[in-house]
Amino acid sequence: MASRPKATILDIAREAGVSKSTVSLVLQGSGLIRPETALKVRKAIEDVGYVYNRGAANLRKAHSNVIGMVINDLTNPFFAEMAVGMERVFQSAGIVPFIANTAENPVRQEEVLKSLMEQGVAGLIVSPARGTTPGAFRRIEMAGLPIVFTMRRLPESRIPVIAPDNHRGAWLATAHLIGKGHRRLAFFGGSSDLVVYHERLGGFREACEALGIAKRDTLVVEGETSRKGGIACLETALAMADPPTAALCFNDAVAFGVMLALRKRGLEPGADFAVVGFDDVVEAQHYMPALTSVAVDSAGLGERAAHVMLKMIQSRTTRAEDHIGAVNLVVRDSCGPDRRTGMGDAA
Amino acid sequence: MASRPKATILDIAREAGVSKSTVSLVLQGSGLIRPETALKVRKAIEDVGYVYNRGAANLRKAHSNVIGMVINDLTNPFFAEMAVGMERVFQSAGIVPFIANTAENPVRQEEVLKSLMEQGVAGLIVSPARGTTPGAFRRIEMAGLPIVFTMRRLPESRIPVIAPDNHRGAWLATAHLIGKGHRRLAFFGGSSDLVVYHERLGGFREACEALGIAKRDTLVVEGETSRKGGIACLETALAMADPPTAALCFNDAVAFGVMLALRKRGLEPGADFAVVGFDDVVEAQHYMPALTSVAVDSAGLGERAAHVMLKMIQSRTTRAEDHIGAVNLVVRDSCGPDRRTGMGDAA
DNA sequence: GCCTATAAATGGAACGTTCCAATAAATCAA
DNA sequence: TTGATTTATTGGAACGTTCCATTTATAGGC
Repeated sequence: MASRPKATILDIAREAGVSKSTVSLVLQGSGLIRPETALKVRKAIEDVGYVYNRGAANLRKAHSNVIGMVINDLTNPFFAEMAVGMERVFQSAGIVPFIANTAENPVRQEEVLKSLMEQGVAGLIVSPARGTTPGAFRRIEMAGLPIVFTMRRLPESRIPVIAPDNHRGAWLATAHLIGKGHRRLAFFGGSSDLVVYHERLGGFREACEALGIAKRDTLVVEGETSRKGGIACLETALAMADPPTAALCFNDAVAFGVMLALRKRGLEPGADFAVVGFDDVVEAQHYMPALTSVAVDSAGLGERAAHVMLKMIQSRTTRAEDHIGAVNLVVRDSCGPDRRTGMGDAA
Repeated sequence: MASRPKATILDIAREAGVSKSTVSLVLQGSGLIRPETALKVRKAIEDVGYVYNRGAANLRKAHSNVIGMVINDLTNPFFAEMAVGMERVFQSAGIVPFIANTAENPVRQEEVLKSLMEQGVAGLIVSPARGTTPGAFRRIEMAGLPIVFTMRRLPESRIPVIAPDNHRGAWLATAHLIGKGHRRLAFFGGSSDLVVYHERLGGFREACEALGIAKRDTLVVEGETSRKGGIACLETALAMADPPTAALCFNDAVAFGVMLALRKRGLEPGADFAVVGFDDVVEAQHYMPALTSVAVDSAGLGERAAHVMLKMIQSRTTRAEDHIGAVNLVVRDSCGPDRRTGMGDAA
């Protein structure tokens, strides 16, 4: 069990009675080697417990089979779903995604990106941490490494983005609320340093305007994009003079928080206050009441990102089109009509 | 933007007017270099957009700063929580964890492990996929690479394990149910190819026996360790002649499924049927009703695993003690007294 | 039998680092 | 001044692969 100096292709060559070049060819599955020789070599590989040194190999041929996926919040189930989609397509292409978490910390993100690059990844799929500085990806672009953003975009960057149609999603959700008769609407959670925030808030505002809700009947409360943030948002809103009767939440986590806080006050989500989420994570349909949410097809987005990355690698380019994924509102039980106006659609 | 051939330490050396050795020394933060020289070098590094090639470096010094974390189910929030704990301790040690998902697929696991090893990781923290063959880690052990298992252990392996006290956790939960007056108990979810399953089921059985529940009043339903599995388990159980009134679930996901299925049948979890989960993921406290569950301190387990790994790496050993983490039952609202016997504790 | 064409296997240089041994420059003791 | 010591810097070999240019073995054509 003493860890002997690990075997190299030379050891295998000696063991199998061939040259190192032959071993190398076998490892690459070259057809130039006589089958019996290949067999002999493979046996030797097995016998000595050889492990391929990709670092050494990359020194020559410079094309690794790993890509890095850098995400800002591993505990958000949304990203797990997306990762699963990605993995599906990468697996069939023989490439392995390594996932690294930045926990929404730009400094950590810097470290993680550095490490990934040093490791010689073939490409990077990144959901940038909040507060990422504009120059954070300059090194990567300079190195000509393929990179795509998912979900979030940076203010003035030309890196391709794979993201859902946030504007339209928010528009749909808001229109739904208004259709239910609500006249005092809130937008809960998120913060203005995120481009996504402006997209979703923009959709909310435009829908309000287009459907005749005055700006002063509209309330925007920033907050953490978590359950905790949602709780805080609701407290703030209900403390106001003329509180809203419905809210579009920045994401499902916020929506869950809002529902929790409603319950705590003895209010019934859906009946006493309408709430709609964003992302439609799997939990949404299992909540009580089931959460109406904007479905963004996370797995599909992941697949898309993977495909774009694959294409970039193959065509050795660093450019790609943005991809804005279709969204749709899935209506469940968390948005009843406004009780006061009583003028909503039939539930 | 054309990706010029990437810079090496020789380019930097030329740029800064020093030798490659000097550059190497600067990169390693050696104190042997005159500060002004070091500064000059660092400037050159910045100017040419250099990225360190760790593969080449490892060729000589063979100690990378990355460890691989291989998990069987990325979508289980439990692992995300654990990963966060790990990251905390690794970060301060300057090592970067890369996470790879096997989606409970032994073949995928094989690929992922292979890739990680080839990449030259310093160690591996693995939660093995279901159905992992006994020999799956032979290569890794042969290579003398530090490896620890988390959560799951393999039948006849001497690889150190970091896991919660499953037996005791199940015992506590079962005793709680019995204390509430339940006399017909079920164990839901999981499958017998998992060692953890036997540990938890063992705790359940022993508690039943010790506290006077006859084996024939006991029901065991295997099933997927997911919400879906939980739903199926409940259906099966309620279809029986003399159904149970309470269930210990293999994990929280199963418990959520059971609660869902109860609701769907018009039964109220807690009041009409008691359910307790295992793991105590964050969702547990937010469910309706809040789920009573066995807390395993996932983040703490992650930290522990990371510490053990660090120690193994430093002492260049491949041996370590198992660590069985303390558990405790957190009682919430999902287990009322048995209505029929009416002999439980006061709720 | 010889020459050529094809198939199979090989040696050596190169890839980007580290580190040892060696050199060059600066400082000190006498 | 000279030799010894310390401080900075450097060249070169080594790490484990790939791949090109060769060599060697095998087969085919006449």
